[in-house]
Amino acid sequence: MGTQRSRPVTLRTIADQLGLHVSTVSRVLHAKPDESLRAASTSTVERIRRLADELGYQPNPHATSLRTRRSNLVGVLVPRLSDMVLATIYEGIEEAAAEHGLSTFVANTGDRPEAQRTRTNMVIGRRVDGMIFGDAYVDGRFLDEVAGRGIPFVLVSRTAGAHPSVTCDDYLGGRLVAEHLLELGHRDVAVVAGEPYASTGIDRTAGLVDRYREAGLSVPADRIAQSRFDVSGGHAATARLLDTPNPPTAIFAVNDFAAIGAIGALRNQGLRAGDDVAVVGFNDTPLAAELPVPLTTVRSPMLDMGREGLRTLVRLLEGEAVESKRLRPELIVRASSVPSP
Amino acid sequence: MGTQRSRPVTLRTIADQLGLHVSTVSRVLHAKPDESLRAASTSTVERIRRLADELGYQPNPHATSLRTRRSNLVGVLVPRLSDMVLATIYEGIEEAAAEHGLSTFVANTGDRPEAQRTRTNMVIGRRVDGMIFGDAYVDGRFLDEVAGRGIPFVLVSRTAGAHPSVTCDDYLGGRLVAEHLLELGHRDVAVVAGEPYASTGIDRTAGLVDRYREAGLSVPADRIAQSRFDVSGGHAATARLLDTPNPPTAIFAVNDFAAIGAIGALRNQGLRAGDDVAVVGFNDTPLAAELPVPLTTVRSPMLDMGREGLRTLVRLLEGEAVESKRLRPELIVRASSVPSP
DNA sequence: ACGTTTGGGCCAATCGTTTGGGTAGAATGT
DNA sequence: ACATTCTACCCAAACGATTGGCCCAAACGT
Repeated sequence: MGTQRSRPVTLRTIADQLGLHVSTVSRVLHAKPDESLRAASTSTVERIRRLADELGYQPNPHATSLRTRRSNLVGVLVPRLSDMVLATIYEGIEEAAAEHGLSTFVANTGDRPEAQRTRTNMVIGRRVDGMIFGDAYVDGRFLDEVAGRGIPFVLVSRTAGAHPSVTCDDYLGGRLVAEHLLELGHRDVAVVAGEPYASTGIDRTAGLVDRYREAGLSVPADRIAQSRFDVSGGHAATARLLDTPNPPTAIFAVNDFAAIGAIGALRNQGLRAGDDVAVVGFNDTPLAAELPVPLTTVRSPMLDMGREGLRTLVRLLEGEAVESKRLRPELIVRASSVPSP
Repeated sequence: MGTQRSRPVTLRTIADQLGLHVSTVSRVLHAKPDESLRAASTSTVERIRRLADELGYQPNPHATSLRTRRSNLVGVLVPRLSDMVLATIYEGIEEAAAEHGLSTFVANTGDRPEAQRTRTNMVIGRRVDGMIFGDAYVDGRFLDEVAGRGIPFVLVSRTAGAHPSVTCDDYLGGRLVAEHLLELGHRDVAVVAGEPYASTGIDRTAGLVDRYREAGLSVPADRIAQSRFDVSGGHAATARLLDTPNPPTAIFAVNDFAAIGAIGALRNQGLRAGDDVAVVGFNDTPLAAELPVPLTTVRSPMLDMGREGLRTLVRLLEGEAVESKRLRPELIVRASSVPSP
């Protein structure tokens, strides 16, 4: 009941049934409360409203979009949704989008430039009103191009050039880690640094390195290993870092998953995280607290990042000037970060 | 270059520029190679094609959908995208969708019935051609309703009633775990069983219990704890299971994340997974192998499940009769499953 | 020589909404 | 009493693409 199975109900269905013109019905159903009053008499408004939801009328979005040139669609590009960090950010985006009456297309690009290109085109082909990129390359070249095509967009998670973004204050996060490790007496720290094109890894690393330098300690280049952001990436990078006569006493992985990979690599060397070597991650994913040795990490507001990213895009679409925002990270100390021997 | 920034290029742009009628252009650009030959002369076809991609023509999907009543959109509902399992399944869906020229809307429902309802309506309101549910309740009541509204859909991950689905053979998976644990001499096993409304947990548990029964061993009700599918759910359930004078010698968690939670709970009791208690998970997420004690688990073909789910939906949309499919699981033995003392 | 086919396109309706203009009649102002 | 202003609507033109017909001229068949 309610929703007829056979013929979709349109404005015309309602108009005909009530002996009115579709435009009248449209105005009543569409306009804000104040305006609908001037569109028809109170009783007509009432009749239209009643019939509309009796029939379960739902406006056809394709017709609306065609006419208004607004799709209420936003495209979202992420490296991988199976990365819990991005998935959580996306959840925030999607939540906020729903609140704004927007729907989202999301696509994985695997951080591959040609996929970014084809998926962006596909999404633009769908006539989205705007886009959110969670997979920005720090050089921002591709994004400049997109901007040149007049597509409004916002970045989340990673920054690039001067494009508006909503991120965690990754640099500060790195500094927090450095301070913590310095307090614990670690003078020899290594970094599983993530991909060289992602601002997240870059900034987190820079924060740590800078703070160490301020403390008079340098982190040499061979203590910094670039890595993928997933478990096996962290594993591989750590294995490389450990392939040296005197291993570091602490490892900072710029991502919890990479940290888990690091723990695996340590294990393979007969070392125990949180016992022989301090390990610190980033993001405070729900796993961190539950690992056999609970992981010290930096909590980043992933859900908020998504929500705020979407809101920023909405403001952008409304023509407002927007600016980038950095959300505050928080150090969460757990058992994996032990004092230096 | 290529894409004009100002006015969107439509069929009309091309037609006018070439002195042709839009219908001619439409036929040439739209039809399959064989048909386009009868639509215009070879040279005209050539001219149209050239101009089209010189101008970077992209058909307006809203116009097309409005006219054809086909949106090439599919809606996907999942409990949570931040669950790596569902995220990976979705990646499969999205990949396959792209190959078929389809786009997807995905929404989280958190397994909450009212969210399932509102999100389904929202998605249907977007005029999707079909849907994929990854969050089916085993009773299938809501899905019967959706079916009654004439929306074609396919389930992934979980089954429900007789609705077409693509799942892992969870029952078999449970049996494989049972066989493994029996071989290791475990006579007293507990199950972190997942939510009571999800066929995954139900079937995996049933597989194990049945196999144990066949071996002449029963798994009493107080050894089976319902749980959420995430880390903290597994933790809580395991804590309950351990709150007994004689703890089990093995724990089967129907999900790797729940297994990680179980490991955390064991740790809190001073027990070590893979040392004092055998722990087995399910899904073989990338983390499983990297844990300090690598996790024995059952590999489920998550990506394929998504891909096959989408393909099944496509067949359904083409009017073919489809049937449910169970993909084969594989036991992956690692260090966390030790013999019974 | 004349009817038929075919090649190559054009015409126009249609999908469902939105929106800038009417307009007829009633109410109001002076 | 007559001009003006509301009220409560209706009209029709878009938005872009698709598609069943239709049509003209050239080619073909016999």
